[in-house]
Amino acid sequence: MAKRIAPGAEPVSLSRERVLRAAVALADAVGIESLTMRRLAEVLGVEAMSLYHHVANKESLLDGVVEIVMDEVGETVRALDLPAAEDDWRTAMRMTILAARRVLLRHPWAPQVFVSRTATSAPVVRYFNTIAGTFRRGGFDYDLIHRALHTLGSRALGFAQELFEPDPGDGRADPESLAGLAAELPYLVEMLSEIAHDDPDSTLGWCDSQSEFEFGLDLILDGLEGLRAGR
Amino acid sequence: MAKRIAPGAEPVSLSRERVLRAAVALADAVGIESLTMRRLAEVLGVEAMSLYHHVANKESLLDGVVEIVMDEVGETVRALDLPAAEDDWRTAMRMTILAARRVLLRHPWAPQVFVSRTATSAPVVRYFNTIAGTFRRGGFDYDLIHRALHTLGSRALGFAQELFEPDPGDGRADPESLAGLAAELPYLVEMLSEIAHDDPDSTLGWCDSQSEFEFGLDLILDGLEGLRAGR
DNA sequence: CGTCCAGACTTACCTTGTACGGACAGGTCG
DNA sequence: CGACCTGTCCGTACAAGGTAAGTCTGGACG
Repeated sequence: MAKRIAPGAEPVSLSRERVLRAAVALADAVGIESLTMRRLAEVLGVEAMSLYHHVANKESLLDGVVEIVMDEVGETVRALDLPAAEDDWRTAMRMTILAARRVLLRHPWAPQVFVSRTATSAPVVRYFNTIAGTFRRGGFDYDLIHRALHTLGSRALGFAQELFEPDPGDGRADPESLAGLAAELPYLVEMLSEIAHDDPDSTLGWCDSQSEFEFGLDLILDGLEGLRAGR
Repeated sequence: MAKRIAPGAEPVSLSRERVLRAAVALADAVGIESLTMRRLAEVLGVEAMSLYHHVANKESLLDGVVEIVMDEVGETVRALDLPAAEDDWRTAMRMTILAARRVLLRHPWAPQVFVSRTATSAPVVRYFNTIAGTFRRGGFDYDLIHRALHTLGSRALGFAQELFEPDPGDGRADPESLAGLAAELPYLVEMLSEIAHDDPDSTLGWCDSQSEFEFGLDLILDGLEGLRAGR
């Protein structure tokens, strides 16, 4: 709004950024569910209400947190040495998305926050523009790009929602009903026993999410390339 | 629903179910964020603390809500007239997943709750067993089934996470920075000008329209079939 | 030097989850 | 029949968290 003092920095946005960065750091440290206005203020050596001069409310603080993370993604992607999409869109896309994933792995709470937000902030939009551009320069028409973005969904940002996590070895599930259930679940039981035995060095855990992620990503990218090339 | 008079009936589990069903109904009516213990108790004509005799706490209430929804999914799927997976796994899978989606469309808050939970309750596991069985009888080995489940992710349950809503019509973003941004976003701008979409009532959550969902689902199923058949 | 105001502080309110203890009803046992 | 459980419910209360409202203050600007 108003031009501040000499050098081009406005304390408002500067301070907003400090707040947001502190929020990211705090979430990294104590988990997103412990990211509270009071605690964040404390970290900043300030009272809770002071934060409201820089963010409208907690919702928009979380929006801002997304922005910070996505800025980090943007920087990381920009630092990549990508092949020209015109030559090899698939590799460019793959590297971009896996780079995004690397950033998100540093902020394990991020997916949860991302899916809870509907706001489309500038860094998010910029990222998707990059993705769309890679498709475009790779020879996709916009209709297919649109569908491709939908198909990728959260995978475009480097994460896939795990809905079914078998809680390995928490020993907490009551064995009785579980045993009763097992008879009902022949396929899952068999799958688990086979995955456990079969070539254990093809995956790191019984569920290596990185390789699973890449598998799904590659399957989708292959499918899209097939459609682009006209089947 | 059947009224038990004999000593065999446990009022606990009966009442637990009533609580959970009321919770689902309340979430349907007022939205998940307004599903509060007090309000739920009020609906049931009871005090908030009474609910704690049937659910341990709010977390496990939400777990229970997931169970109810998944039971509904299970029933819906069971009512389908599916082709034998041995003959046509793809159609069987497609119909199953789209049936699950139909249920979720009746509970638009469900995806949000699903992704917030890690607990794997019986109805969820049962559903995934059904999915796995369809793959298995369709000729997949378990390693591929495992990967397939990961690739489908939330899509197996009938929803896709949409992180980026290209509809700028919400009027929320300040037009100044957005206009400045547009120059930065040539691909998205061009895509939006070419694509007109949104038919609001096939939308689950953000931008997950029916046709987009089916596109992504089919792309994945086709890819999986290719892998099953050995490329 | 006085005015103004961004930005921090103080207080306080309201909502929400839930711990605690007592009330009460129905069934069991002596 | 009365004492005694025991499972269910209520009333009260508290802590945590978001945030509304008003106050105070130091520095920039006229």
